[in-house]
Amino acid sequence: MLAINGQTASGKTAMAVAVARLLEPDGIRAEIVNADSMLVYRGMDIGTAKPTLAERCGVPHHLVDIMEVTEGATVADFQALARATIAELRAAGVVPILAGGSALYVHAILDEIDFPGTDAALRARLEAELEEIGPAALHERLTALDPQAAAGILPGNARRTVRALEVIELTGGRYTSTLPGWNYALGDVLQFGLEVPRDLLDARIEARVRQMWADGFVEEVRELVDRGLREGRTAWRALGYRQVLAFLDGELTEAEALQATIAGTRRFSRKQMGWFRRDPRIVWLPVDDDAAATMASAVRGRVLLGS
RNA sequence: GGCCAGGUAGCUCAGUUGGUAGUAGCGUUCGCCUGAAAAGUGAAAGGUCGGCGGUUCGAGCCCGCCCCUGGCCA
Repeated sequence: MLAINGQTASGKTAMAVAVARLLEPDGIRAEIVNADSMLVYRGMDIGTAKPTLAERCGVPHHLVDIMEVTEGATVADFQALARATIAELRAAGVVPILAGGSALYVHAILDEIDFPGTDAALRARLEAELEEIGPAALHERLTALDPQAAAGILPGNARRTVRALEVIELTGGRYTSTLPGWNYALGDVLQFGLEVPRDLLDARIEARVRQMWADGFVEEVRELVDRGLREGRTAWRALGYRQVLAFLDGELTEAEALQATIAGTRRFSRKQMGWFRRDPRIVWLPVDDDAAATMASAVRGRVLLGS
């Protein structure tokens, strides 16, 4: 399979479609598996830069529009869904193209990561306790139960502390507070990264956010509020959506919300880059016409070798 | 040309009675990250305080001249 990684606004989506189309004449079918945490929500279109049907050029996209904004996608769910989809495609002789910028999702799909279970009631209880006694006290409890795990989590990080306590209570065992390394769980993976110079990327981010506003982003958020956007756990925190909600609540002016979205997206792109840069298996390509051709021929090579 | 207000970190600014500058915000860089990840969290770097001279044991703070910016009046 082919994995295309890169920062937001780097052109992953268009690139994935281009590669699939280049493979078509050779009789190689390729379909896209989304690895972008926010593209899964129905109705979140403008603000997530979700590819339109026209932009998809007839290439099927999987794991897009599979949830309501009131639901919450999680890494573990996504890992299972994506792996099942990839297996199905492969069984049908289709080359999956994993495209997306959610680094943890990509990591969880491609590599060996096992997620211990979860329990809604237990978690609710821990979160209530967090409200009551604060993160530091909770972290102290974790230190008593599992010093090693606690050492890997900073006291101010309430979220990770709660999760660690949840896993410990649930499994009776320990919690691993470090992320596993780069070990493919799936065979036959080709990973490419799209490289875009920083100032160009920044300019593209700004242009894209402004275009979102011009395309009716604020209206989209208003409609999603009616569909329960605020009730969800994850969707409303998406970049841009959160800022528009702040505008609708009167906490920001519309201009401030737009600026905050641009700045936040820039920050996010840096964060993504930090993550992908650490993955030594990614082959970096500048974004141009040759990139799609390079990836397509890499796929052909694998296919011809029969692997 | 005259008057007023300013020139301090990449940007916006703090800086109390003169004692070799700020836990500042944003930005930048770097790190952590296992069921919220477009999320969460930690750290670091960065300033010849517009220039020159003076007063002083000591000046971002006081004095003089000059340069620059904005505003008002001519």
